[in-house]
Amino acid sequence: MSFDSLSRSDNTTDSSKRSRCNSTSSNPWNNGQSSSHGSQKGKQKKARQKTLGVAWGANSRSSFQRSPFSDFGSYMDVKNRKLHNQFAAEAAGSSHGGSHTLKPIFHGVSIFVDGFTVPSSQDLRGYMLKYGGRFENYFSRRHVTHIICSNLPDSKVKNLRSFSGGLPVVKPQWIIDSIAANKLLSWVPYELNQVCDNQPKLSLFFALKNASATENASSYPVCIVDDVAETSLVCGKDEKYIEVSETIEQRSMSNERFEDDGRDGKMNNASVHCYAAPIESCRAEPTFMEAEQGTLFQEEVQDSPDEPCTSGSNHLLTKSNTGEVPRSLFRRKAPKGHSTLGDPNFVENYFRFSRLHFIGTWRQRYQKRYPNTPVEFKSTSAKNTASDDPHMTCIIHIDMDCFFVAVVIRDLPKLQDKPVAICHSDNPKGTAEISSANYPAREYGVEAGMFVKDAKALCPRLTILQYNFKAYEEVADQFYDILHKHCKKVQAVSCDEAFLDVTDSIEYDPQKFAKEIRKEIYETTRCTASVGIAGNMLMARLATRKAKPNGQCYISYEMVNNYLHDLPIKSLPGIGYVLEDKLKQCNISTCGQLQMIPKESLQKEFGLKTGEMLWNFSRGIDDRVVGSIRESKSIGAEVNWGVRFKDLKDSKQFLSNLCKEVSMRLQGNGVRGRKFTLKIKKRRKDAEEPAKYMGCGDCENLSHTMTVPAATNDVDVLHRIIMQIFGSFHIDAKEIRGVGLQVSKLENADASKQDGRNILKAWLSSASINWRAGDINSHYSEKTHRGILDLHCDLFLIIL
DNA sequence: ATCCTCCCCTAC
DNA sequence: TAAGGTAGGGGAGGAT
Ligand SMILES: Nc1ccn([C@H]2C[C@H](O)[C@@H](COP(=O)(O)OP(=O)(O)OP(=O)(O)O)O2)c(=O)n1
Ligand SMILES: [Mg+2]
Ligand SMILES: [Mg+2]
Repeated sequence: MSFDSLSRSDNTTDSSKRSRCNSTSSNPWNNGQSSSHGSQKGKQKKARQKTLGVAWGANSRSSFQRSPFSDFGSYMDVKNRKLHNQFAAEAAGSSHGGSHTLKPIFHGVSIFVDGFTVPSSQDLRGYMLKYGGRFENYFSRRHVTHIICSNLPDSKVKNLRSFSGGLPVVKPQWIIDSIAANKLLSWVPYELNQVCDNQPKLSLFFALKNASATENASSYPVCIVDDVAETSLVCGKDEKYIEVSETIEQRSMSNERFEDDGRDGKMNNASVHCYAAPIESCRAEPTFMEAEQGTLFQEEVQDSPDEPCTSGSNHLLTKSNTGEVPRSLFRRKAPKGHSTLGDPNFVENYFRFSRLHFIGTWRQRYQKRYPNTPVEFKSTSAKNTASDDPHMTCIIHIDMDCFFVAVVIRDLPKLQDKPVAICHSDNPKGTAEISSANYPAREYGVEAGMFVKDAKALCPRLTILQYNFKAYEEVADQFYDILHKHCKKVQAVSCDEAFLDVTDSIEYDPQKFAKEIRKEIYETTRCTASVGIAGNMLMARLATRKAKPNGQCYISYEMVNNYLHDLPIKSLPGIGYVLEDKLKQCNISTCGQLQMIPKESLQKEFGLKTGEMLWNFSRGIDDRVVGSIRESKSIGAEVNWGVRFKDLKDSKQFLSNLCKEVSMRLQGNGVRGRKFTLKIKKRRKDAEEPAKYMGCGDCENLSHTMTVPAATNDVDVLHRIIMQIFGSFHIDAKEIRGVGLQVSKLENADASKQDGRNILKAWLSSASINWRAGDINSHYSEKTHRGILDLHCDLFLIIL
């Protein structure tokens, strides 16, 4: 993501020098790469991508490496250090001729280490030699007796099996355990295909942590079961409800709006507390503080960060935890700049204030409020009876109007008709971003994403208000409570936006239905919502745009073409700045023009799926079905603001914090992952100072991935893996402007606890030879096996 | 053909 | 000063 190229205003961007946009001034996007927007886009595009592809192809080879020497000296937790010291002492002892005290337990054993192992290949070598075994640097069936391996990418596992020719592939714990027992243990329980559950027991993470305990790498937050905040539906009975109908685009589209007049401007007190969301077990997702509500920016907000509830690992426990060190104090102590350099708690603090983090993580919180949404209706489309006929389908899209502003402005009637925006800063020269602008402000051209200085330039009288994440959360909860109350098929899009499939209640007039829902939302939240109604999700969404603000709009089947003909292509969901620009260069700017292009041409130019999407959407065709949110495929965290490191140590420290964050999110969601991606934003050579204060500026986006065969959500393992990947970047820490960490190939943690062995066994046997398939379970009862595995878990933790 | 990695693009 | 996150879809190109 190259944020700087996103700037819609006309002031210079970080990359404006490198890439000049030859198209209209409205689209300065250049995707942060070299000038790809030249007039001969076709060839140039291909050339560019090819170049990048080759470059990355080369780099990507490092995504899995032979286990390097463990050079992570800086990362060593207490237990780790203890073990290392222990071995170091032994080694010292042996070199002084005490070797006779060590039993040659590995006599006759010759290992070959394949891939990234814990402990490292070098350490294993040391252990083997010390205890009478052999260590082979190269695989040879004649010499090697055991292959040692803890993590291998999928493809490698298959490979390994084919060339191992029946040699045991064993986890390194076998060696550690044997040393601990001072005798050669059977390797059978340590076979790679049995050791699926090499994670620390979940219970380890639930050990109660004192709220005042200082944070350290080996203590984990507790998941407190908090009482659920009731989302009381407060109805403002005195609110008036007026509806005005108007005709849009001929008869079959109607647009209705509400208007509300006087409301008592009851000020919420600006008390600071955690927003409480339903919590069932472990919530790792961040919480948000309530910013000074109802105050203009000028009044100091600096003290609010004292409030205790944060996303950090040390705050999950309690809502009354009074942070020992008031954050505001902290901040005044580090006035040097708001970067990773000044603040050891940067990640945590940053996320607390990030609006994008709030909307980005909202979905996870929603999923906890509405778990397992009616399981069925995802696939009902197949057996739908009435809704088989696309003409009959009726979709409602509903979206709150200028959500962030509307919520905060509820209690400020005087500002109702004045231009207002939500932003962290009111500095007329500042580069803080506008989060949301109300409709009066939009008249001046103020938009979300704009720098506040540009907004102020467009509208000097613009009033800036602070975020109130807690209130956003509450209103979103009320919003969805209402939707779910009235409709079974709800698909959440974001905290202020959803699709409803009302096909099955078609006997009920959708317009009336929408009106009632909007009314209830308004009476409950004192915020307005707009609704679009149409035969599919695409058209419903487009209808909502038409309906805003505070209105509703129905686009009948017959009206679709009429409506689309002159619609700018940018209005289609899925067409952003890049696609708009590319199409513009083909002289296509409306859906009508887009319809002229044959599907094959579009697919050739933009790819199979994208081409088809363009073709379909330009005609108002959309096959998607309203469905519940599926369980997420990936979980990650990234920070691309304020990231400045002076040396490698800084960057590793930061990375470590990010690992904690991601590990917590995985655990909070009850999943483990097998695929780990580290993303780094590297300042581009010759890049200027970022246009945005503390921004990442013009960067190269780098990413490397490692896939391992056993899923994990443990912070230590994650850290180890991430450090491994980080090493493969060979990057100067001073050049880093952003860091992101993503985990995918997720598995349910509970399931893998109970059935993981079977799952992995199935996976392995499906992918490989069945050697020894017979004895896997015959030797060990379920309980014994469990015990052994648990032992492994503990050892694994310690070894790390 | 199908998978995988490394991106880019999009939406909120 | 300021808090440019998150997740899914998908394309290019290489490996198998
Ligand atoms: N670039 C953006 C886009 C959105 N948001 C936040 C603030 C918005 O209030 C909220 C909902 O996004 P919408 O696109 O629904 O925008 P609004 O609700 O503000 O306005 P509209 O009336 O157009 O829906 O997400 C943000 O912080 N930054
Ligand atoms: Mg909205
Ligand atoms: Mg929205």
